[in-house]
Amino acid sequence: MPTARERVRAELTAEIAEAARRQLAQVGAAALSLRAVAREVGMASSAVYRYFPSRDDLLTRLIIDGYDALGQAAEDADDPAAPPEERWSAVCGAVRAWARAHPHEYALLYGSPVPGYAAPRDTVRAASRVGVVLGGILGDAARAGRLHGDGGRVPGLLGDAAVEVLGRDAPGIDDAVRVRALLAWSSLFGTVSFELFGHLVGSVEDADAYFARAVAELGALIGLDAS
Amino acid sequence: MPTARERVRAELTAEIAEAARRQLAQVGAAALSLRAVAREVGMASSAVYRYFPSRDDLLTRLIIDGYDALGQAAEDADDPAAPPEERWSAVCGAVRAWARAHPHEYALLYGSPVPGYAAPRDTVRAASRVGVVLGGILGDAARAGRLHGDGGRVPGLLGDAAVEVLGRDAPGIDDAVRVRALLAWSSLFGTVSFELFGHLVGSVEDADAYFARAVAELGALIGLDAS
DNA sequence: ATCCGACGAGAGCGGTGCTCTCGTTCCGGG
DNA sequence: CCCGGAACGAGAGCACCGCTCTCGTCGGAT
Repeated sequence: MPTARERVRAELTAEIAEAARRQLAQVGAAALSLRAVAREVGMASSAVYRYFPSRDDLLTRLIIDGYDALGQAAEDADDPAAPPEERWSAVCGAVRAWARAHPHEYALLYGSPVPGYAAPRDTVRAASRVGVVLGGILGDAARAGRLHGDGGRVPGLLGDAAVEVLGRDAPGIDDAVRVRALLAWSSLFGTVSFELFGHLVGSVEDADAYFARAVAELGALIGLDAS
Repeated sequence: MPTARERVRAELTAEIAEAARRQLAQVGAAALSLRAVAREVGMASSAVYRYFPSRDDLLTRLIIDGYDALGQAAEDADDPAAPPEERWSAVCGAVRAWARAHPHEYALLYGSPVPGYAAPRDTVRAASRVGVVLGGILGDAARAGRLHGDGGRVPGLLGDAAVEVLGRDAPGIDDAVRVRALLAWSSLFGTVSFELFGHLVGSVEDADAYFARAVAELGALIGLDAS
């Protein structure tokens, strides 16, 4: 039973965040100005501080929302009925498409950390959503016996988060597979970042074809050969 | 024959750049203040504009210097007499070590682009230095017949820059190898960025061991099996 | 009805990038 | 030699920024 005051406060908070997201999409995180956001919503700049204690907190909200939107895109692109290698490439394609559609948000998520190397703990849960999708694909593939690659214990290399996200309840997934999955994940974001940040300008002519090949190679790296 | 005026100008320009680099290493690119740099070198802020037309130009200088330093580190780590897979892992390790030693500079190079998506053309030549090292390793490996992987034409996928940098004068290197090399390069920087930007916190316990495995997997991806 | 807390607005502080002006200083050509 | 123009450094100033403080106001719970 939220009181009327709490409800209007939540609405205003969301409105501020949405205006900030619009400005982020236009000018980027570095140029995001709290005063400009306040102007857009028709408030005094000082009034915004009633809802977000600082500019960094506003950015944190945008980061969490961004992770959620990207995770949602990945989940929507994943069809559990499809073969594993198709699910892998579909999720990769969705991540790349989302990044290209929201370059500034992607840069905020995976580019240089803005607020002085202090990633709030709230963000990590939202950030792992894409990893959960990937873990589900790996788990299903392992259960279906379509995951290549030999096992091998790698004690002390991975942390609890990786085990939990990447195939927690998946028999047939061992540490070696998790390491390769983590590597494929990093590589996917390295490839998307390189394309988005302009490091492939001049080197890659057909970005779509290059990305398709990259996804295929990375899929093979995990063990998802196109059988 | 540089005149005395030109010489003192070059010295002052270098001094400003060095002070900026010091500040960059401390507070990061986002918080790099031209006025603070001016204070450090004992000048009025307006005087700095005689040497750098804008803050972005100062950052561009730092970017080029950073690419050069990273390229130098990669070149120093490459021993042409060593086996290809050792050269590959040595260069990867040097890149990671440089990134960990200069996190803010690395973020400036490979993080979110700061000056509104406009990468000056001067930076691309400096940026390709690491790629040249990698291309040399691949070329030598191909000439020695130690490069696995089948060929395959991939017309229209790669651009001239990739062909030039990645094994221009190397017989035995075809487009398929170049694509895999480009992918391995992107993946290497994705891995380093994930580690540096905190995306592996909680997922990877032993960062050194994880990176070693990643390098080995990526080496195999290129075709540099540890024979 | 009253009181207290949430709220919005405004002024203000120190900082920023950048521009303009003004006096000085140095270097090269007559 | 000297003198004019170009390079230079400093200062003031503009618009904007994040953030804080204060001060009326208004609404909801007691």
